[in-house]
Amino acid sequence: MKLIIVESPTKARTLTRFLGKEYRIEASMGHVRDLPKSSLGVDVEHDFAPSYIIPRDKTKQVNALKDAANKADEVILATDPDREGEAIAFHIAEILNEMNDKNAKKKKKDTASAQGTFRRIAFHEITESAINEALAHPRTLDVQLVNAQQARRVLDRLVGYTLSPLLWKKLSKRWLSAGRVQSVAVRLIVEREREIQKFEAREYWTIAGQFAGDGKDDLTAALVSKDGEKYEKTLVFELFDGKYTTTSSSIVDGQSAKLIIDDLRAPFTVSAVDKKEVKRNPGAPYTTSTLQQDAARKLYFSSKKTMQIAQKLYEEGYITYHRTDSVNLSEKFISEAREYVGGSLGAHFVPAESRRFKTKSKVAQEAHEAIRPTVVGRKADKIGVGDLNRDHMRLYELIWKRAVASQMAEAIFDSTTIVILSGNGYRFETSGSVIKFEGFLKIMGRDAEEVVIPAVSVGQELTLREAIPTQHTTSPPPRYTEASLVKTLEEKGIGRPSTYAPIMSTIVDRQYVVKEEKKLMPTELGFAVTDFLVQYFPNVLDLPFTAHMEDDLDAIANGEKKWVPVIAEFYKPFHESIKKTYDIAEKVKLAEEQIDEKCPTCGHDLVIRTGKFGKFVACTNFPECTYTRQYGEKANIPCPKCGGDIIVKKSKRGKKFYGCSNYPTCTFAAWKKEDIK
DNA sequence: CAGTGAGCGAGCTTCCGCTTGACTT
Repeated sequence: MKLIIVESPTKARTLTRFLGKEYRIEASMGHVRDLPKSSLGVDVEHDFAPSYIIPRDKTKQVNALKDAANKADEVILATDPDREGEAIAFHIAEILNEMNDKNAKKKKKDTASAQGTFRRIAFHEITESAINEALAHPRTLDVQLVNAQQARRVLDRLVGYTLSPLLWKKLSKRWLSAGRVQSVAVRLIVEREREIQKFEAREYWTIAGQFAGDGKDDLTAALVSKDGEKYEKTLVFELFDGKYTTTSSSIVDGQSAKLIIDDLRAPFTVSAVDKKEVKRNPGAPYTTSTLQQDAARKLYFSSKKTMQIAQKLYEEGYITYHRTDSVNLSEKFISEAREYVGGSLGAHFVPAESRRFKTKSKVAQEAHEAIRPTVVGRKADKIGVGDLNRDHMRLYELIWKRAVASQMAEAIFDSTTIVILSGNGYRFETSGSVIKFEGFLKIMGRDAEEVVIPAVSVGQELTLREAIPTQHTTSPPPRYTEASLVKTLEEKGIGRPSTYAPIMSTIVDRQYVVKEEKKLMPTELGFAVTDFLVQYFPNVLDLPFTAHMEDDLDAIANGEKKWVPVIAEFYKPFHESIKKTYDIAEKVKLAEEQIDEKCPTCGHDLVIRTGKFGKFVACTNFPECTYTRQYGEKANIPCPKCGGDIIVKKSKRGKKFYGCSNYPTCTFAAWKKEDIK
């Protein structure tokens, strides 16, 4: 029997279907060894030697792997074909080698039978042919790639486990955290909020002309210029994460708009009618990031919800793997999609050449395919069975449409732009577009209404019925949402598909950020921690930090650099900064929210402070007075036990509940308002 | 369901990335 080890049990099941009885497939369930949680686990004095342990929750799975390996004649490591996958394979090999050494000792054999005989295979799609091809061409473990992963792991540990304690000390809160990914995520939100705070909204005006031709059709056109000078102004702002552009105009107030309107002189002549064909191509099939963005935009799902639903769809065999940064589609799917589209809609909906998409992201690791339906012909209405509900169906529908549409013909529009000139040099423009061929929009649906404009001809004279001024104000850059933050993180190469959703939970749990109406806003704590870290560790908090790290990891993977010097080069100055910061940095005091109330025990002022579990009411006379009280929205109901206020609270798992403000003196609590009696 | 901050200085917290159940109400 030959043992094949993959990462996910779903993949194992699929492989079992393809392969004969001589193969047994087991899943590792991701990484099987890691640095210990309770200590640094990196020997900074001795070449950053990491000490790995098998985490408690992985022992069961590791024992299953050991057991299977003992019974196998051969072990084939078939984890994902990327940096993390190579490392998983390496650690499994180490664990099994140790086992074999022990077995050999026990049996007093001088050779360990399966020692070092692990074969490594990698495949990018789970098809019978791809797997057979991979099995026919096994390789050995890529130690350089493993070292690149080790460098990544060690760097993240060093950064996270030395910055966090510094925060505990300097901000007097022993539950804070910092890291290469989360701290930059918070910084993005903080920098954006500052941009919004300092943004000065300005008034500007636009003018629309309503024209009548000889027919009864009215034509509305926007005033764009006078004697070639444009009114519209594009404002460009340099933000932390790139450029932001917004619109304004040189018409700054109502008075100016009125002067322009009074100055408009007939005749108003159609000076140009430009018709052209505009083509639109379908977008690439989903990656984790784009799926989260679209599910947020169209279905109002959080990143977490999207991933939970996708996980289920994946486990039930409806979609391919949902944690991916690849936009590749298997050849099989492409040809099936073309056949499906041709058969159901007609040959003209199939492009002459099949579409291939390129992954933009430089850091993409391409271990998986894009997210797509496993069966082209299975539309969303065919999956609503068993545990699957409407949300599963809606997400599946998004995935199905996007993947199938990606292999369809382009949509063609007839676009028309009409130019109208006044007798004294004012230029109005309007444009419309009419769909000529739906192409992929047949499946995706149209996101914008067609704008049909009346037929007019060059030289035709129009009457200006009315000129309508409209007031606007310039808009600040928008706050981040989960979706737009994921988008930016992905663009900057920060974080991975498996971590986008957890990042959101972390920065909210740490109370660096609050989510209001889908918008992410920094808390006082978020501002304070970010300012502190930016002041003392500007390079770690900078966007290019991860990009530089990735370059180094690539160099390690292809043998140009060794991992220890790469880490040493970072760690030396970093460690110096840490030491220096312990010495020189002042303690950071957070602004406290005042409430107009005296302490019932000592009479000093009460304030609102932030603790591990959120805001709480505390006495300014601390530590002499240790009075605390729950902070929370009052439910306006007296406590049935003690008559105190009932307050809306959140449990550790984030669920709302009602508790007595006199806790712990009074322990009354209830889940529902109706239960308070 | 359920605690919070200081400083003493025992015994903990904290990172990112790969995977699912195992938990609770």
